[in-house]
Amino acid sequence: MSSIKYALLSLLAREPLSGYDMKQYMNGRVSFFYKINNNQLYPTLAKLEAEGLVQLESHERESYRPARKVYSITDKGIDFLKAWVMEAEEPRSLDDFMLKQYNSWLVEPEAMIGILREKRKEHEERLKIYRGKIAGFREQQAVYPSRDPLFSSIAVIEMGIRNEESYMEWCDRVIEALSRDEI
Amino acid sequence: MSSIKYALLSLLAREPLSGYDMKQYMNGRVSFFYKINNNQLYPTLAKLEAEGLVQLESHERESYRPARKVYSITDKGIDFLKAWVMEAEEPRSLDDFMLKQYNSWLVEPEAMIGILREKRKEHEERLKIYRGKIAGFREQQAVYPSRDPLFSSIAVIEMGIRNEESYMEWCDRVIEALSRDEI
DNA sequence: GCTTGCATGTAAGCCGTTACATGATTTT
DNA sequence: AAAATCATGTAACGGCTTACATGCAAGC
Repeated sequence: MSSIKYALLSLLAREPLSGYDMKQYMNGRVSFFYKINNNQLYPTLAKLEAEGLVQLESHERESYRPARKVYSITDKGIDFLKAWVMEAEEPRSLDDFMLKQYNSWLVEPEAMIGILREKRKEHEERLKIYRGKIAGFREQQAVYPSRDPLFSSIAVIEMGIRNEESYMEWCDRVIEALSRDEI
Repeated sequence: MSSIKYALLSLLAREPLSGYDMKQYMNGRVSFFYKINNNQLYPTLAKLEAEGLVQLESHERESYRPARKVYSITDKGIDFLKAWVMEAEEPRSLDDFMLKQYNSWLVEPEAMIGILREKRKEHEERLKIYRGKIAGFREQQAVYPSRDPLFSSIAVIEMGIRNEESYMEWCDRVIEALSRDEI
């Protein structure tokens, strides 16, 4: 159920890479969605190959180094990735959703627009809940001093509100770009 | 190293609760920071009790039901939680950081302001990196069609930008509230 | 009569993290 | 002389998820 296999496929959908390359991408400072370690990486790659989702493209030894194994994604792998991107099942985290979005280019724009409209709706709902919560606090008391637990509660909910708002704005922006068919 | 113990302490810092209560809070729809399951919950509570960070406040059996065990936080527990909130070590995720913020009311406002200024700076840095990345793409080509991998890359980075911006705004807002000493 | 809620807990298994292992070259 | 880089992989451990277990009462 882990998303790591999808992360690897997402990279390979763009260009053939070795395990080492993928690790560099994923653990680079400009945070990719998931960090990976060797123990996840190499067994997962082997599994993906066994399932026919990726294939070994070259296996060349540069003098002294261990042979560099470059993988590419197969057609089956592309289909598998596409199906995951489009499936209705709730992604578990923002990173999970964004990893799917990273593959939006694989999918028909109309389908993507549908997914994004759904998402937008969800975040609108949550925004309402958060706004309601703060309003409830404010009804009891206009302001809370910084050593009151409710100070912290309000601060945290306000972060939630900002997140939901920017998420919605982003959905609008991408829906619009998909409608124009360019970003 | 998990944050679950801190999540439990965060709840108990506000009011005494049973394990069952905490689970309701944490798994409720208005997402708390972490979801929890019984296998994490009960052993962790037992550990916290053994470490003297929480104590059993009541243990009453309501007729047929298993005895409801209500815990409260100890002074040692408060100190432990406070130390965690203030420690410099990088929180691993937004949820982790927000869980700390949920306990900001325990900490001296001046200390909190320092932490938030640091955070703001970090996010400013990342914002610059993201903006630079998009500018780099745009230099090569003004717009990308929706079936181009770079369409998705740009979309994802734009989400990053929005997130960093709202994070920074939020820091400013809370720093200001702490300076006024009310929210 | 079946499901849901209250309330505690345990067992098995998967997933992820940290550390270890190899080994030559290049950089400090 | 020591550390970092390239490049693959394995071992051990800990955390988290899913499922199971108990048991009564109230609602459908």
